[in-house]
Amino acid sequence: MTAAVAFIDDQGLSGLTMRRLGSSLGVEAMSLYRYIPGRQELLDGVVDTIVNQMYDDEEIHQSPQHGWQDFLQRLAHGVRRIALAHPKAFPLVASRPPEAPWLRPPLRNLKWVESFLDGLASEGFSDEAAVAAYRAFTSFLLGHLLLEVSSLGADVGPLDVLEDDSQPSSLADYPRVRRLHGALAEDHSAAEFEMSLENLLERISLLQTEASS
Amino acid sequence: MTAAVAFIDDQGLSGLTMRRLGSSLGVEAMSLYRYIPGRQELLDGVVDTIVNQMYDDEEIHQSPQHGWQDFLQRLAHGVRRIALAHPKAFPLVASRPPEAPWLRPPLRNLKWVESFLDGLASEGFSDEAAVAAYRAFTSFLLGHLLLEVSSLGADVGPLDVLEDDSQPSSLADYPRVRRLHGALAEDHSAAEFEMSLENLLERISLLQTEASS
DNA sequence: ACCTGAACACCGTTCAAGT
DNA sequence: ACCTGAACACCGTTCAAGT
Repeated sequence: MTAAVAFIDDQGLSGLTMRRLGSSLGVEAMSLYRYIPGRQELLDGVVDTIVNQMYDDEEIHQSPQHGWQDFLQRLAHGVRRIALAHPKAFPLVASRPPEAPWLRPPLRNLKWVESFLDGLASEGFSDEAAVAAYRAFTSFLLGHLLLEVSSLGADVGPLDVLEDDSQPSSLADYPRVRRLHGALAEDHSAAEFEMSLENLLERISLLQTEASS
Repeated sequence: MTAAVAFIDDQGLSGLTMRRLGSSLGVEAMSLYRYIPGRQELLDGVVDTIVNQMYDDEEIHQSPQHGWQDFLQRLAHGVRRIALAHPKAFPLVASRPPEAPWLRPPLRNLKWVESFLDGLASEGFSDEAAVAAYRAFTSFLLGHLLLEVSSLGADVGPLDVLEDDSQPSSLADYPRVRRLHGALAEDHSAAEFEMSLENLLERISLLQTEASS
C-alpha cells in the first residue's frame, strides 16, 4: 500500500498500473489480486494511507492545548505539508468517492471529522459554530491545496519530456501580461496560504462569539 | 470537440475513449487521428472549449461598467455557473499542463489573464494591486470550484451503481458526527461561495487603497 | 481527401494450474 | 497458502490499403 504511494509520487498517477506495481514489487501483477480486489480499491487505499498519515502525525493531530487557533493552525499546516509531499496523489483525496457523501463538504474519513468537532467543542464552540467552522475550514483548506498541488504534480500522463521549444507562447499579444511578467511569476503560495488562513481564523472567531446572539 | 465535452458530461472522464468517442460520432476511432494528434490533445481541446465558453459569455466577460466589484462578481458567478455545468470535465482545467506554467497560479489561457488585468487597470488599479488581486481572485475561485465540483462529478470510473448496502457506515463510532448529522449534511455551498467572495472583494479593496501608502 | 482493417504494445481482471 | 501463464476484453496509436 505504501509502495503504491511511493510509486505514484515518482511515476504519477497514470504510471501506476497493476502490472508495473507488481513488477516493482518483484512479483507478477496477478498476485496483487490476492491482497486487493482491484485497481479502484488500490486507489482508495492510497487515499486512506495519506489521510491516516495526517491523522497519525503527532505534530498535527492532538487536542487543542494552546487554544483553538493554535489547534487549527497546526492542522492546516500539517495537512498542507503532507499534501505538498504527495502532489501527484493528493488530488485523489477529492476524486475518490467519499466515505460520507452526505457531508458538506464530503470527506473520506469520519474519524477525522469527529476529532475536529471534538477539538472545537472542547474549546467552547457551540454545535452550530463548530459545524460552520468545519465547513469554512475544510473548504478553504481543501480548495487551496487542490489548486496549489495541481501547479506541482500536474499528472499529464507519460508525456515525454516536452521540448523547450515552447516559446513564452506569443507573449507579444498580451502586453499587460508581458509587462507584469516578473511580478506574476513570483510564487507567493506559502504567504497567501498564511494570509488566507489568518483571515479565516478571524472569521471563525466571529462565528464563535456571534453564537450568543 | 464539443462532442467530447458532451461525452465527458454524461459518461465521465474515464468513459471518454478514442474508440467510444469515435463510434458515438458514427465513425471508426482511427479516423479521429485525422483531426487531432492524440488523446492528450483531445483533453487539452476539451479544456480550451470550456475556458472559451467562459470567455465568450457576454454575461461574464465584459469590461467593467459598474465598477470593479461588479466586474469580479460577474466573473466569479459566470465561471462558477459553467464549472458546475461540467463537473466531470472541470478538474481537467487544473490538471492539464497550463499554457503559462510560470504564472502563479498557472492558467491555461493568457487571453483571460490579459483581459482580467486590463479590466482592473481601467478601474484604477495599480500594477501591484492588479497582480495581487489576480492572485487572490484566481486562487480563491479555482480552489473553491475544484472542491465544489469534486463533490458532484466524482469521476470514479465505470464503477457500476453501488449497492445501497452501504450503511451510514458505522456512524455509531462517531457520536459527535451522528448528533450533528443533520446540520453537517446541509448544502451551503452557494451561500458559502457568496460569503467568501464578499470577503475576498473586501480584501481586494484594501489592497487597492493601500497602494497609495 | 477521407475512412477502414489489421496489427502492436499495453491495460485490468479471471481462472485453472502449478509449487 | 501463495504465485503464475494463458486468456479475454478493452485501450491508444500506426500504417498500409481501400474508396
